[in-house]
Amino acid sequence: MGRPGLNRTAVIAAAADLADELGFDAVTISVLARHLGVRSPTLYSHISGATDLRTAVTAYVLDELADATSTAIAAGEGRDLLVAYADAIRDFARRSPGRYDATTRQRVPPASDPAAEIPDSVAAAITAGRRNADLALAVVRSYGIAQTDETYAVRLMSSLIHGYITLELAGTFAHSEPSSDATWGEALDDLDGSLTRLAARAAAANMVR
Amino acid sequence: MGRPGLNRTAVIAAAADLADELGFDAVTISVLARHLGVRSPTLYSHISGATDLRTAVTAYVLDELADATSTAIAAGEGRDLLVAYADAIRDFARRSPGRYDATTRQRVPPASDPAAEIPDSVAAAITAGRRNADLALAVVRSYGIAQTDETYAVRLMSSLIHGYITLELAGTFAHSEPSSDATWGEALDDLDGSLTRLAARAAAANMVR
DNA sequence: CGAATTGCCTAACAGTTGTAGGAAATCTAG
DNA sequence: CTAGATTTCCTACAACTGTTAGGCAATTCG
Repeated sequence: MGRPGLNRTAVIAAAADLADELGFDAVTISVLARHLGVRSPTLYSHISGATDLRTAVTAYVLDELADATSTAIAAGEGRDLLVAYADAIRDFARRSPGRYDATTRQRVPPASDPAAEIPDSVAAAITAGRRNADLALAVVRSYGIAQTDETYAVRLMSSLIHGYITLELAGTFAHSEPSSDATWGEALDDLDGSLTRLAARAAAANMVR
Repeated sequence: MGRPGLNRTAVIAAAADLADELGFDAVTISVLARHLGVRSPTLYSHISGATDLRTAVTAYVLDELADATSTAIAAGEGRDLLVAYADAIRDFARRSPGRYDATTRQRVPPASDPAAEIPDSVAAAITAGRRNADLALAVVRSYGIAQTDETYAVRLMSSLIHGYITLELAGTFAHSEPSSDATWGEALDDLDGSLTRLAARAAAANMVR
């Protein structure tokens, strides 16, 4: 089976680590090659270029994130589930800012030509993205929200969590009181309130029926 | 006063336009120079390098954004003000995605050495950032929220608005019903509810006093 | 008109991306 | 154990980006 050495997964994992260390943008082919003790053309045996590398890192990291959240939310429902889910994402982002950055720097493929080839890394990112979306949906469903409101609930929850974490990570909350931890808890309380009200709406509609 | 031609502002404005056209990351010195019909070393008369260019674009765009929101919220208070403010930001982001990207790609200067020189562009970005923060605070204050809760309210509002716009711009909401416009309106309703409840808390506290 | 000012240029170098082709290391079949 | 296939990694090279240095030319002001 040929000579052993690097493989695609090892390269991508190293790139993810490097992103946490230096920032996602600083992960270039040549920096990564130096870091792996290898010449840069070598990496082209494992990845097809810089774009492919970045997309592959995004997919890899989205899977790690889904692993983290799905572990955290294994038990519980409603408020407990929401807090566990949101905390898992926030912890992930603070422990691995470069990885978290990678999850955000992805645009949806621009409605490509039907015949266009979809690279493996893009397909993997789409799949991993859907996995995360399904987890968010599971959190919302545990509140018992009506199907009509599910999409809205997911968007509300995701927007708030992602927005808060992004701003926190950018340092926006570092220069004023109260602590970011305190307002994070409050924000989750408010979000829990909104989701609970949506669920109540669903229950009321059921009564009428 | 010498020969007329480009000046720093013109270069930065062109870079902002280019960001909307090609994406913020695609705005490189050489691309910008070509776009301006000039050789790349020429730009070094106006900017001090690629980092300076990006930071300057961020500052420039943060000022444009503050102009847009402050115009929109000139009149009104409470819910009307919130909607006008949030819509102004969202419209800005959708009309100028590259510019909006520029506002987010900025990290706070890493607690630099007290003696470290602060480049003009960084100082400008900080000032413009504060201008936007003050506008957000004005929206919150119009609800009559207690001073203790102001910071939390600003963080909640900013997180939701920024998070929603970021995800929408990334195309996350493009593949499911209902329309993003519909859920945006709902999200602002919920946010208005949260801010209103915070204001009620302030009013109650006043009664007790 | 002369001089100062300023804008833009060419030349050149370092670093990065990406391609092409070859040499060495390892695994597997006989 | 040997031969072949496979795969890794390398050197060499071309194109492009960022950046510095130094010089020519256009414009404005006295």
